Amino acid sequence: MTELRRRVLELLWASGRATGAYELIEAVKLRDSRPVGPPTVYRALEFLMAQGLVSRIESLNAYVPCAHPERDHDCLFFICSGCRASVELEDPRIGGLLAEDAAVLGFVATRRMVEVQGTCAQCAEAGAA
Amino acid sequence: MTELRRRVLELLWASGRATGAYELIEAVKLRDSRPVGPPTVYRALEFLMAQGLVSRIESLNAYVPCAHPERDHDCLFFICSGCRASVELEDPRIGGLLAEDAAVLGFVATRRMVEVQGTCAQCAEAGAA
DNA sequence: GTGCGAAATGTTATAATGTATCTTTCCTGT
DNA sequence: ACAGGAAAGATACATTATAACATTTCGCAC
Repeated sequence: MTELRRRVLELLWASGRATGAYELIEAVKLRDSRPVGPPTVYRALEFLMAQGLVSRIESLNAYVPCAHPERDHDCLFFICSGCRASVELEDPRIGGLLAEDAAVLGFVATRRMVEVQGTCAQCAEAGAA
Repeated sequence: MTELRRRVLELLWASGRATGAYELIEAVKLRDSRPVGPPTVYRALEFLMAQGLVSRIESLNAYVPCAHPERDHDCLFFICSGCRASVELEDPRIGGLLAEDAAVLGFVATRRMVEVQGTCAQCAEAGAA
């Protein structure tokens, strides 16, 4: 874990929502008052994802810190279209069903992505979304 | 359903695998021997997705024809990293669990995306992947 | 300390994917 | 024929991601 990688992870935690790579680039530039190229941040993200500290939200081209990096997790995300907040849930039953379906197909799974888009409780209460 | 939309759908069926928008653009150009801009194909894809005839594979930035356009389906995909083929499955149990989890969170779901990457039976048998 | 090698980062350019905007075409109802 | 509207064409541009190569940093053997 290096300075830069920690910085990117902190920014993700601080953001509180799914954050695009170019937003992170701007944020790092701002915080360190120096130019930062895309590869720099993309490499940091790649590392953090390999460590299980960050996940990519495919449907948003964005990144979120993982809730439970210590455990192997299911990458099950509920993403609010209103505030772009993402809630990560663990539901081993889903992984179980997917494994079962994969087995039926003779399919060897290496990565699972489950993303549910919609409106979170706060935004639903607030009205629009 | 117009000429162009039908053409894009045919190309997707013919391809037999997840196909990128720019591949489709090239294919339409080739088949019709005329220039075709990105918006043209993207609009056709947007229409086909709205009709439930095509789904987007978020993790590949690619598109596949839907196996069961007639029924409301779960968008559950198994995608082979080897041959980029995608198998669409219906498993109502997964939708059920996701609905259950969403309810616990007070989350109103509008769209579900379930994508499993890995190696299909043929590619596993063939060796590499 | 010095030099070496590996890993990380910096720098530049470019690829790949997707949209905004305006114009044109073509069908349809009157 | 003519007006209205949906679809498609055309151009430019925005966003996201990677390739290729140079430089820095830092541990480590000597």
